[in-house]
Amino acid sequence: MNIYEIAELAGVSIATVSRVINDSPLVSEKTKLRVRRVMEENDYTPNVFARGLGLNSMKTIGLVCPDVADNYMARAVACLERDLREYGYNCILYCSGYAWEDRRIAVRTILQKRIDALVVIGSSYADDDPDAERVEYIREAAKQVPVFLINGYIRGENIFCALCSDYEAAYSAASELLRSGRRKILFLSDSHSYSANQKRSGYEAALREAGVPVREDLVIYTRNRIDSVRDLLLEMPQLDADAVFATEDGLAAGVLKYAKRRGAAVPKDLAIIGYNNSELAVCCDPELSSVDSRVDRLCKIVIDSLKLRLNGKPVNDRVYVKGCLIRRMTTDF
Amino acid sequence: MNIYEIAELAGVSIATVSRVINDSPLVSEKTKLRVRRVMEENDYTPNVFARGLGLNSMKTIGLVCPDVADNYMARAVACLERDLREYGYNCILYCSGYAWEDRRIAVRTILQKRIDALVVIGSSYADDDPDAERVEYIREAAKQVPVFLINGYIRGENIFCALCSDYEAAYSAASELLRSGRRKILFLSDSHSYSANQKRSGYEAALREAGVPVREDLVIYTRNRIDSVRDLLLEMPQLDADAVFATEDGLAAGVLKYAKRRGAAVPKDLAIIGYNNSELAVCCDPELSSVDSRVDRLCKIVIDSLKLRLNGKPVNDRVYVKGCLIRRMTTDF
DNA sequence: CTGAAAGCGCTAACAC
DNA sequence: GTGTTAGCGCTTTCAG
Repeated sequence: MNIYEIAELAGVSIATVSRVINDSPLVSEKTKLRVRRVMEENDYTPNVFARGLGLNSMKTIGLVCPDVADNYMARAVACLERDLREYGYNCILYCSGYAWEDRRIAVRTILQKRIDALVVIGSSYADDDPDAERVEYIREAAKQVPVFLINGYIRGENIFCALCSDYEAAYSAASELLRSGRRKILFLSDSHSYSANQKRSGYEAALREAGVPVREDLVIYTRNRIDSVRDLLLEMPQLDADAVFATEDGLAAGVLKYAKRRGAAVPKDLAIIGYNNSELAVCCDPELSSVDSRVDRLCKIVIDSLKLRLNGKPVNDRVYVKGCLIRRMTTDF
Repeated sequence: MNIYEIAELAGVSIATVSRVINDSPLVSEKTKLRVRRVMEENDYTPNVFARGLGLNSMKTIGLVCPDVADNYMARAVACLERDLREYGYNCILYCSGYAWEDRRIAVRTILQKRIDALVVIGSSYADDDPDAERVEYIREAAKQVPVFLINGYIRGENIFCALCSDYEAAYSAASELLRSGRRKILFLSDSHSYSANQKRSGYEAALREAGVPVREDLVIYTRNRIDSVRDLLLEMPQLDADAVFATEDGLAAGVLKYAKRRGAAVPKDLAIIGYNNSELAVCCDPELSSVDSRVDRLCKIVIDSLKLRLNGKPVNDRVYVKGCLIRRMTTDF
């Protein structure tokens, strides 16, 4: 069933049917109704390919993230997909993995689908330096479609970023620990992404400001798996820390397991703050204090910017959202 | 940059360029190379819309699930997307939510995108009765494209199902609890989906077989949120149970919180088994015994079937995979 | 308000 | 091997 048959049945030309499909005001209500009835009776759906060819858009947005199985990204994808759909767009999802080259391939590949915009989720696509050469592929992409980053900052024409102020959040988290008298705060992370680096800087700034030395042996990078973290810490000859700031809840959960094995009381002997305020945080026992990184808020901002941008309106190229420390039992001073 | 310009620059006809794009063997290696070079130099990408129009396929698969933020579905989506991409297909994602009508809309809407196949994730799309009238919308969809269900069973032409034998898994989980001497096993669930009902049947069968009465007051349905579960149980005048079989890890985690509040020892006073073997299970303290529902395996099966089906080969319309109880601390008898 | 007709960029049957 | 040409189903001028 195509537009010709509908035109035939409705006794009008295909141009009119097309106008009805696109709800053009140039058609009389009467014929509109008639055509619509015919369309429904035959439950006709315009061919999106032909439509895409004509309009050069299939009303789809590309969503790229390293891994949807990760709770943070899953939440972002869920939120973006819902809102975009309400706005009339469908989403093509591409999980690139974390490897550098794969991310580049991801962006290049998804662009071939002629998406109307690209949303890139997760700071691992960005670089510490917003002008870095290695994120040129994002700027390339932005030459074709507007690009939106969730929690990353890349400077460039047609690139729009919504990010959580991880630096400040980490700064206050560390400060909180310092205020409670902790002096040996372990920084635990699983990546060197833009965001992770921001957190580290915030952490170090807090220490420095408090006149506490930043110790190399209190900075650890490891895989974000609960048992890996636990085992890694257990294997260390001695971990000389009285608090931990972890850049992911999973890492913090691992620390909790470690503390339990060691017989260390939490938070008395070891205070812990995680990041993302995920379901893991409330699953932990004792429940984990965690920084809420406001994914939903970031997504809303991106959606709003995207709507504006797609209507040719100007948009801020960067919006910051304050992260927010959720106090639970692991910092129950 | 389109096929005409490339043809022009390469000094061949558009037919030849098209053949090169599709790697037809009817082109001499020499011209192939020449054309390819021109394409690269101008980094030309064939217009997928035009291609779709001609071939009536854009090489995309529709992925529908209630909510990607749920770990089970996120894992499924991640797995499916990766493998499908390797096979040359991209994915359109649609998160329908759990409402009945919304699921129907989801399927109808995504079909309009002229996907090559539809994968439906989660048993909430199915019904206890594989021939039920209410899942007619799936059969309707199957008239247009092959439909694959992850963990649901609907009978119908062009519908293919991969499912975890939740009945058996629940049966053995409950049996395990009975074997350890428990007689008052709480069944805790968050839904009446096909899969949840299977679990309940398995649970009841185990009790019946052991001559243990199935008590109405030991079957509870509630929201899958850790604190909701905890609070619900705490508010009950008295919960007369010595074990819990939960259909989701999140529910089981809530029970754990409840036990802790009540001062009940786990597993001594209360043994617990969760479901899905998610990250939550190892995050719990004590770590949660949980049934592994084999999402990855189910996805692999669907992928394999899909490949066969898309090549016109025959495929089993239903494949079962054994769920598998992972014993951890909450059943450490 | 409506219709005729020229694309949109590609595929594939057919001719050479 | 390669080129010509007729679609694929829609949008959009341009006429009326």
